[in-house]
Amino acid sequence: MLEPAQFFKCLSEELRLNTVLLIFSEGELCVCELMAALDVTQPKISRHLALLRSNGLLNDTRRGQWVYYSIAKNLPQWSTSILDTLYKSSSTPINQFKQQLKTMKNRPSCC
Amino acid sequence: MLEPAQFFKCLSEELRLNTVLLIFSEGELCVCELMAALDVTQPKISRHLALLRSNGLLNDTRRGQWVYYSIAKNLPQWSTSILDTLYKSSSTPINQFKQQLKTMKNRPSCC
DNA sequence: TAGTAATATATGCTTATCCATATATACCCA
DNA sequence: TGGGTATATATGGATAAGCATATATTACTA
Repeated sequence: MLEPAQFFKCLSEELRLNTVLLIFSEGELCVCELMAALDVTQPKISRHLALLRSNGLLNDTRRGQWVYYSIAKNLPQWSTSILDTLYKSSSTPINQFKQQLKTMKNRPSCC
Repeated sequence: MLEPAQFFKCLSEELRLNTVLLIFSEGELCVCELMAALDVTQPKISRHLALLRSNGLLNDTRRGQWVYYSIAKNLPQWSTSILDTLYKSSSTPINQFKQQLKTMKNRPSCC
């Protein structure tokens, strides 16, 4: 079970916060999309994704070459409510990252 | 201005989370009340209160011998909304601490 | 009234632990 | 094999805890 303090620790790092909000907004993203949208190296985002996964915030699915991450289904209500509040508050540069994602070349527009 | 990631970092430590929620619920508490309610040593709570104050989550006021802490007035709306969500969710042992506070001897029931 | 003790709170300092990053390497699948 | 992703290791920096001590205010007492 996800504890509030643990949840906050996951979101206390800017890259992780932006990652979670971006996935919250887009539904599902693979590692290379996150790299492009957030402009970070692969090992760096991978580490943070692993942490978010092991803490139960994210799910991962492999489809062929790509691993897709999405918000975990069984998150407690208070936590999704917090993500929603934050997303709607426009207090993060989330839209900038969504823009950046749109300009990505060779996006694996699979499925 | 309080950034979301910074706010989450403040709440990522259990004692700090409980401290903020307890003050959020009670309105105003002095250091010795927090020590009694949360069962921690004085330097420990003092350190965390200093951090919460310096990050703009809490205000402090001295009244005689006692220093009272309260939620900062000018917090952004999203942050108080998050505290409210969490408080109402019963996902923290906050009521236990409120009980403990009630049993405190020689509570400085000033004013 | 001065001086001292007691209470409430904050802060240096030290140590140990945790965490993020970078680099290199390994794994997996088309 | 090559592209996409994960992980091992080392390192530097942040952070928390404990202890001792400093500061501030009130209470006591002679």
